[in-house]
Amino acid sequence: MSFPTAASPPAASEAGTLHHDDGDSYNVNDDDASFDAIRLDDEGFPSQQLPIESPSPNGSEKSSFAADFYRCGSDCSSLLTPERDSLSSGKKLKQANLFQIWGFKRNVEFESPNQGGYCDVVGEGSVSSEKKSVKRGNWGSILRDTGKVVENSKSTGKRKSFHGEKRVTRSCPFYKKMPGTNFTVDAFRYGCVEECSAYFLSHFHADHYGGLSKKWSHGPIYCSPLTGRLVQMCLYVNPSYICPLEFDTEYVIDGIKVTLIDANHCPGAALIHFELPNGQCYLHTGDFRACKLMQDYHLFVNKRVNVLYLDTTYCNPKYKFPSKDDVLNYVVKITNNHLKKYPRTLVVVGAYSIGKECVYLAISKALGVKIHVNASRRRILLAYDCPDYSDRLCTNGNNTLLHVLPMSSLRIETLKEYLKTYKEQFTSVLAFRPTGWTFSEKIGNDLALIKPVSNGNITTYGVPYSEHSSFTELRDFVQFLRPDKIIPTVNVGNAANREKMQSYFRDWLKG
DNA sequence: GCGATCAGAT
DNA sequence: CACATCTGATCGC
Repeated sequence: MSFPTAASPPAASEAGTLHHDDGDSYNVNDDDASFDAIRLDDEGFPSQQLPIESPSPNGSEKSSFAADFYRCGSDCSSLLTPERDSLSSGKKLKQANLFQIWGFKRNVEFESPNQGGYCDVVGEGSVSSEKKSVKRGNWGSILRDTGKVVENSKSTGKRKSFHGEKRVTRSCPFYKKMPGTNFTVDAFRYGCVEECSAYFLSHFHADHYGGLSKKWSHGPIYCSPLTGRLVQMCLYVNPSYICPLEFDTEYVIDGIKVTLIDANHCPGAALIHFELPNGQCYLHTGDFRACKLMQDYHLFVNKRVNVLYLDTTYCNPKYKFPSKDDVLNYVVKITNNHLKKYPRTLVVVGAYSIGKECVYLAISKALGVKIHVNASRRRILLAYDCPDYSDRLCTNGNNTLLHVLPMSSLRIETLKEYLKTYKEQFTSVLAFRPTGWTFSEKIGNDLALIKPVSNGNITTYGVPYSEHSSFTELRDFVQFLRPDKIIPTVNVGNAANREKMQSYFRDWLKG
């Protein structure tokens, strides 16, 4: 394999240029990039004649940005005119299909009829949003219950029949392909994406890295150094595919200038800024929480972002939540009050894999206590390579009142069982469940309205510690950037949502 | 048998 | 509600 390796860091030695030497199993002809054929017009959809899948029967549907753009239902490569497509395929070198080489029969011919556009129907052969169906993350047991497992005998319903169809490899949605480049972002679940010479990973969450495993062989993976370490140690991806890019550093990859910027999401998460040779700039936010600080970033100040690929998780005015700092102060305050009242309290913070560490870090700092985590979470936190975490960890749960547990362990019954294992020292539990949003529109910014759930000596607080932008943060960010067009990447699974989001965008950018 | 991926649950 | 994951089932190698 001849991809840049982690052992030979990119850029410096080659005057800021990364090369993919054509290896024997992965050849890309730079001069014939198929994504390159796509030009977005000023409404944001590909400007060439599109094969419209199902034109409005009576023609009455209003032609709007959203309607036209999403109706195209096509990924970039499928938008090529047949002439050009066949012309180019005569010259270009394709990656050999390793499955075929090994005598297996997985073939792109079996791909879904949906060509990677947005799709309204969730189900067979459809592409819904980012958030559906990703591989099981089984790297370690940080998410496994540590206490007695509460029985849940309710079996999940039987699997829907596939009507005898072959299992299908979905094709990569257009909004994961960067036009004019051979790059994709967070597109690992689609096997080998045709023409893709570089696969970017915005951050280490399962719904974005889905498809990555030790068998990955489709091309180099560009990501932040931390994300790269996690990909290697948790998913066992061959390190020769992992190409770490430092934050705030411009790299030239296949002739495109690429810069990663801190996304204010989980550790290692990046905004990805692309600058094409023609001067066009794209910003892919991955998942992010917009903040004022980002508005000082030199790239955003000095260069207009033409296309913004936007994390629209909370793109609705009903999503209001406090700043991270407000939530952290609140959590510390509740903890202090609770400990005053019940000195023998075990404080538990729920967590998934990566992200929301600040909640327990804040308690640890404020109270001067260590953080107990199990071995696999410890391994992850040590990979952050940050003394803030490593110096505070504590293996023995008896030695600190602050424990981190998998989110699934925060049920009252599970916590009761957990408390029993520490009954010599603790007599009650105070648990925090950091969630994206508080579920109640009424709470909004007002933390004082949060009501704990209590049962005997167990008390649980759901706190709105969000690592996605609120509606107003999103609006402020967009109004600051003033991109020519915005392509939402979340909640795109239904047309009404998309239409609604586009109308917010229009509203924000008018005048 | 095992890894990948689905629907549904949490 | 949403997030981000877990669970059990099933498929295909």
